[in-house]
This record gives sequence, structure tokens and C-alpha cells, in this order.
Amino acid sequence: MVTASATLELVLPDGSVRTVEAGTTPLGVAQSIGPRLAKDAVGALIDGELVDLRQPLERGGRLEVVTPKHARAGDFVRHSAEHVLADAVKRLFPEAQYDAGRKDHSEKFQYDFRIGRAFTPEDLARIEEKMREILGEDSAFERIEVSREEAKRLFAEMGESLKVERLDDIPEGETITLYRHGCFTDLCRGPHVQRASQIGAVKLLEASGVHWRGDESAEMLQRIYGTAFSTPAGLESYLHAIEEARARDHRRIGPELDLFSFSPLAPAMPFFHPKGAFVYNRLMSFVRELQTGRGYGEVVTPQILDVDLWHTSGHYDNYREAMFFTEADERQMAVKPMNCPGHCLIFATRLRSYRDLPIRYADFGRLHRYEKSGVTSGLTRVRSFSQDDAHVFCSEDQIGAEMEAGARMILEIYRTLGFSAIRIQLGTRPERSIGTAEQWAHAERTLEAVLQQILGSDYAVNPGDGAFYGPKIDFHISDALGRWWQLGTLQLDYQLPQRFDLKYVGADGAEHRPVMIHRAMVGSLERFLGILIEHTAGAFPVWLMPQQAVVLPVSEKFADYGVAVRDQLAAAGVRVELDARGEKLGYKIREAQLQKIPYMLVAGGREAESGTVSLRLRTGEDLGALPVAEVAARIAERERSRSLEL
RNA sequence: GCCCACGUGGCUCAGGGGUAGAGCACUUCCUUGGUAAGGAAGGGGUCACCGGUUCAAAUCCGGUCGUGGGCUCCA
Repeated sequence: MVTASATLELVLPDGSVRTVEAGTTPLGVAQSIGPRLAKDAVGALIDGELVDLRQPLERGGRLEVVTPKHARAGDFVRHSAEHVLADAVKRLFPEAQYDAGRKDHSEKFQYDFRIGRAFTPEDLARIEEKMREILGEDSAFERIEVSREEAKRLFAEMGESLKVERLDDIPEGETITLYRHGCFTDLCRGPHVQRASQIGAVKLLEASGVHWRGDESAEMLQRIYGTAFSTPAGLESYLHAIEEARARDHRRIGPELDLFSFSPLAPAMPFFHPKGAFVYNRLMSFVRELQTGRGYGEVVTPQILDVDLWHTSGHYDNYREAMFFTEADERQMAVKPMNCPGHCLIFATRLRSYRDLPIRYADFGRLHRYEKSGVTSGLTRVRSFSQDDAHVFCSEDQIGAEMEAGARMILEIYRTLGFSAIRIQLGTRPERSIGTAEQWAHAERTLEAVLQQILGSDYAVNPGDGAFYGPKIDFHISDALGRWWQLGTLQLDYQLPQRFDLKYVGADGAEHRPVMIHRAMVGSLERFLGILIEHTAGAFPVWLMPQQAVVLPVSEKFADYGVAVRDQLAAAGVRVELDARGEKLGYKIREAQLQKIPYMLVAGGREAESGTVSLRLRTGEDLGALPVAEVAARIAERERSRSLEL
């Protein structure tokens, strides 16, 4: 009961301000604006945060009433569909217990059940059908506040022991709410739509076994994933987007373009074919070129090193289950999962002066990590790979400049490759870590200061996401389908220099401990190539294409002219081939198109007479007849400037 | 590692207890053609592997390996 009638100020999207009594619901506000709005509303936002329409407001702020057209409507719809899913499962399988749904409803919903067996595809079809039936009943979603005891009694009576356990997770003092639609009641924070019919379309996507609370030793529950939208059209465009992603899947495109393959004889270790290796090496030489001008020295280090080294580095204790081991001369050896310990050894080969710092070692060394069998996938998660790895050894007061230089290089790479949306995150101390609390606090403060200096507040903090030896800055990019990928990383490390007892002589003549910065820009080249394939659908920029142009004689009569054109382009440095097969032009164009070859040079009678070619781009654009020299110059220029244009 | 699904010619897939099919690709021949598939003929598979059931297994059962989607993990 609100005794003192406190008031709240609400700012509506049109900028107008409403003063309402505390405890007013968003639905009440919507009603006061208009009955139509109140009827259509599926939820509300306060300062961008989701709130249930029936939840009494306790604070003011920017209020948006969310209708089905609103971008966030799906969050309410999917969360509500989640309850409908649990309802449907309980109706079909009364013996099943329901555990919990999903936190993030921006794309999917899910629910976990204890049922003692796996759901079959037929089960899913039946459940989905039952869900539609429930939507047809169009029950209202009710929000009910209850005491902890009441909730406990209710779920205990229903035999829902998983729910009773979930109740204990809710901190003391927090309002406990139930949501009910029809006969189904769930412990839930909300928010939900008003009526089941506001869930316009549902689809169950898949089922899988999951460990209770993610604990590998815990019992296995059965999870069902699905998605829902306000309208069937929304669902359709979602399914269309999934199709689009499937068509760009690098595991499909890679073999189609003859870039790479896998063999069961080396699980999760890619074989790059000549074309794939070309792109791979191009990326590497691009990075090499960038860092060479910035004071990096590239090193080459051993593949297999004594286990003692990994004890020193801490990897043995923390990550030995992800390492490959072998034996030689009765010594235990490990295949390197990282380059850094090797770089520490190089640093320690002589006495270093402060005048030598920063010392920057770059290394494209092949790394092997024994990723668990269930987690590997295409090029994005492999067991054998290399990184554009580097380690900078510097003094404390050089950290800022080194981090900034690293960040700038990383941003330049992403821009060159056509990634413009970038997110930056600071990762702090994880649960498993080495080093003292003081060291961590100091390292985290240092990185934060650098970030603020470079970016202002344009970064996020990701608690617990640091490496085990120090905090890190991660760089994420968004691809052509809007998916986010972590690529670059700058990690600060006070631990390894200490473990390897690295030192340099300062201007004061005393010994000092250097700081180490781990740096990767595109990260694993394998993974990056996978991302780049999906981003471009295999249509790489001209400078990365293994084959840039193909000469297409209109018929075998013009094969000789084709040879002349091809030779002229090749002499200008263009990676070009001649397709002199006795096929029709349309056939050869189709093949070149499917291979994403940027330039198709048609050579027939007209062209032969004038020393030209008709230039067709892989975009389908026809540029007409151009002198061969001009085409050669155009392609060479794109190559030189690493242009994204054709 | 865990749960589920899948594994048929180079690729995409159909079939399914009685010793294998299609399209594309490949080879040869015909066609010499103007911007995303010209025509004909032909070759190619012990149906992932190992074991079991059966008169008979590609098909049913068990195991192994691999792949996919999740879980977990990602220094």
C-alpha cells in the first residue's frame, strides 16, 4: 500500500512529460493515452529496460509503450511463448517437471525439463501443435505477487521440485512474482504480453540435452529451443535469415571454392588447398607488412618444448587438458598451445637494457590445442592453427603507448578488410587466475586508464573475462549478417615476466621487471578466414582473390587472342587464367561467377580487332569494351591499394 | 567430455531385409557459340568402419570413428 502518494515523472517518446502516482502501471499510462494503444501494447520500456505492463512503476524515466511494431516487441512475445511451451509440454507430458527458461529473448526462447528421456522430432511437432492450440485459447497473462512461503507451498504441492530449488536462488527482499495464463502458472520475473493471441507465430527449433545449471557432473535435463514473433511475417523473415546464413556457411563455401578440406585422419585440423593457402598467406603477409613498419621483429620458435617450460609458464597447471603431449629421449614434451613462453626464452637470452625496450616479437607459429571433441567446428574452432601473435616486452610507462599503437593497428586491419562495426571490451580477473589481488587491481586500473584515454567511454567492461594471467582488451567485429565475432585482443601480463624471472637494467642501474603485452589482431588465421568467407560469401576483395580474372574467348576461334590477353594481364602482375574450353560463353560465365572471380574478360571477334576485352564484374555489372592495358592497370591498382572496390 | 541427429558414387540427395538410384560434376563425341547451365553417349559406389541377429544386412541391433546442432569449454 502506498501511503504517501509519491509521484513519478514519465517522459514519453514524443517528449511530453506525465506526472503519475507511484505504483501506476505502464498499462494504466497506456490507457490514459488511448484505448487502442492499451489494447495493442505487449510491454513497456523504462529507460530502455523491459518492464511488464502490469508491474507498478517505482521510478520515473523515459517510458515507451511497446506495440507489435516496436523493435523490442519480440522480447515480450518470445518470453511469453516460453511459458506456452512449458504449458504445452506439461499438458502432453504431465510427469515432466519444468526448470527454467532463458534470460535473453532477443532471438530465441528455451525451456529445460526433467523428463527422463530425450524429446524426439515427433515430440517437438506435437508440442508445437499443442502450443498453437494454447495460443488459440487466447488466455490472458496474469501477474501475481506472492510471498516466498506461498510460492514454495504452491510449487511443492504441484511436485515441481526444480522450481522449489529455483526459488532459493532469488535473493531475500526481492519481490516474487508468478505469471499465470489459463491453468499454467510459472515462477517468473516477467515481463509478458497481455494475451496469448499477441504471440502471432511460434516455431520450435531444436531439442538438446543440457546439464543442470551447466554443471558437467549434474543430471541431464532436456532443453527445447524455439522462437516466436508478433506476426507470421516476422517469423518468416527470421527463417529466411537463417537460410541466408546457411548459404554463407564457410563449411559449405570453402570446399565449393576449393579452399580447404578436412580429413577424419586429422580431426579438426584443416588442410588448406592452393587457393585457400593463397588467401591465408595473403592475410599473413598483410599483417607482416603492417607490423614490420612498427618495430616488430618476427621470430620462429620450436613446436615441441619440454614440459618444464609449461610448468614455469603456468600452462601445465591451468590448461594441460587442452595440450598435446609427446615424449622424446624419455623427456616429457608438449606441443606448444601458445607462443609466449618461447618468446620469454628469447627475451632472456641476454641482459636487456631499458634502452632496448619495447621489444616486440611477432610469431605466426603453428599452435595445437586439444579442443574437446564436441566443441570443434569448421574453421572457427580447430585444433591446429596459427595466430597473428605478438608479444611486447616493455616498461610500465610504455604500456599506454604500446596499447594505443596496438589498438590503432587492429582498427586499420578491420577497416581494410571491410569490417566497420567494432565493439571493444575490457575483461577483468577470472575465477581461475594466477597472481595476487594487488597485481590484478593494478593491471586492471592501468588498462582502464589506457582505454579511457583512447576511447573515452566507448567500451564495455566484461567482468571475469580476463586471461588467467592478466586483464585484456578484446575487439569484436560485426559481419555482413550482423553477427558479432571476437577477433583482436590486447592482454596485459605481469605474471609471465615474473615466472620467467625476466628483467632489464633501468636508467638507475637497477634491475626491473618488464611488463608483457600479448597481442593478436585477427586472432587465429583459420577462424578469421572462416569469418571472412561468411562475411563476403567467398567474394573476397581483389587483393585476396587467388584468381582475380578469367579470360573467356567467345569460341575456340578466338583462343589465340585469349592467350595474348591472358599473357598481357599476367605480365602486369594480374592473377589470371584462360578458359579456352569449347563451352558456350554463358556456361563459362556461370562457372566464373560461382567461383566469385571478380573480373570476367570476354574476348571475341570485335575485341580481337580493337585490342580490347568486354569487362564483366562478378557483381553482374557490364563495363563494355575496354583496352586490355586499361583493364590490367585497373586490377593492378586494386591489388596495390587493397581496395574493396572492383 | 555430455545429450540428440546424421554418415549411400567428387557434390546434393532419394531408396530401403533379397546382392544399388537421380541430378550436378567427370570422360568421349557432336555443336563454334556473345554475358549465369547446348546435345548425345559413357565411366564411377564392397551404402563410414568393426562386430552381432538372419537362409540372406546398405537396410535391424551393438560398438567405433567422423560430421552437425546444443551443453560445457575457449589460456
